[in-house]
Amino acid sequence: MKSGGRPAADTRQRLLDEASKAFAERGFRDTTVAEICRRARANIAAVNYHFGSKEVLYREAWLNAHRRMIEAFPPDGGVRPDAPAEQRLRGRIRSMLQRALSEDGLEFRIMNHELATPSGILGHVFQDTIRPLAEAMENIVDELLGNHADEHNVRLCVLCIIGPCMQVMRREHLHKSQGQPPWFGGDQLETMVQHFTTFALAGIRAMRRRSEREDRN
Amino acid sequence: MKSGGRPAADTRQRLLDEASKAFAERGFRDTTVAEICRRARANIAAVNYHFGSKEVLYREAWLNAHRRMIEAFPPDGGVRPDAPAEQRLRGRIRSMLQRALSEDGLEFRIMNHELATPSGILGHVFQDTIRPLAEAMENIVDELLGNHADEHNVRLCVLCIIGPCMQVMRREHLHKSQGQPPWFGGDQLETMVQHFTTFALAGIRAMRRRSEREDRN
DNA sequence: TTCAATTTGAAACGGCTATTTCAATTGTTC
DNA sequence: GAACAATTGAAATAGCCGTTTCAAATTGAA
Repeated sequence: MKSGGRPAADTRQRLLDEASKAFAERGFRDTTVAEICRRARANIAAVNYHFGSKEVLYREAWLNAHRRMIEAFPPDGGVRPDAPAEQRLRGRIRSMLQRALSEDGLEFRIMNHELATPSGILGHVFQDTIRPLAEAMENIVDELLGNHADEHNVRLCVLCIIGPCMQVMRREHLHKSQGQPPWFGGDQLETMVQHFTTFALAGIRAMRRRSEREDRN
Repeated sequence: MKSGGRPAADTRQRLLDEASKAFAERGFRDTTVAEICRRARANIAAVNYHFGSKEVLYREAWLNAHRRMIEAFPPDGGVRPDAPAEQRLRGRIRSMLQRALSEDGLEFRIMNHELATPSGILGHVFQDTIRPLAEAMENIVDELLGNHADEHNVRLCVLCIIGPCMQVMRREHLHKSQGQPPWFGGDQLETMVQHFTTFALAGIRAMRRRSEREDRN
């Protein structure tokens, strides 16, 4: 018998895992507590017993997925901080794509829902976890632009780097939720990393040339 | 008195407009019929009387927003079909940004929700309205790549062009739904068009050079 | 004015869902 | 093994929401 008694860490973890998947597929509101419990083979009351509310479970599920992804794919992509900026950019792009495409990309897919339909529940959590990553990217771009670009320019370049990665993730999410085979297999990861990095570096260099040309006038 | 009698085209249109706004803010499921009716100063039964169901209203609301945007900002950005590919790309980017940022960007914001949480309701509508726009973009990129790039290459480049535009829209959406001032004012449209176009063209040229270099080997 | 069709208003219905309640069960401790 | 706390199971509760119903109001035509 697996029911009853003390070892509830088991049930709790199953709830977390199944909640992550369900929230990634359907978002916060479209996911029912009943379905999570059914998939985790737990009773309907388990969520409120172990987490207190659906909202807390939502937060914990995202943190769980996020921490797991960060651990499996460090944000710097394994590139050391003293490497050239080009290499660090490539590492960051690889890390993003890995986290977005690996197995189920739970972290990114939950974030995708949250950005489209802000429940407000993850606002503070994002502030603590996502913001630093965005700032690291801004620093790399700032360096590649020659450390004298204005804030808007840097932000627009970062948009041009992150945007495509997010778009790929959304494409995958759409295909999955329609039962179609994935658009890009995991074996094409390096192709995509190479493409996005080349594309981004060329764009940034063009922007740098343009601003330097303007500075001379 | 504005109530009762024939001139229901009035109520119907008010429902459409308010539904577009509400669906853009909160998506299909998080928007209640009651709220739409309240904002449109109509009775709770008005939606089912005029449209039959919430789903039909959803479809009609998006088509309404889409048609309005296409009319106000033609997809080619006012650039003629015989213009150089660079100009046509700039036109398409401008059109996307205009539609994403203008007044409330209803069309894009509804689409954003639908991509994150596919209700399936708009699937066929997207097939008819969005697909042709994506294909037009692919043709331009194919031309810029020298008409001999493989399909994957073209698609990845298109991702690198559309991705940033979508990302800007999502940023705006997030800021609006949090009551914050917009990230980029409408007066900075041309700055963004210029930035994204320069970035994209540089990226595409880099990809073209790379594939030509590979062809020689 | 009268009549029929259209539109609106108010209330009720039925289904779904998060949460609560409480008894039953299991593991731990003494 | 007895007492206690932790956990689970099943049912009930309370609230929300899309839809339906039907009477009342309004309009245009006869």
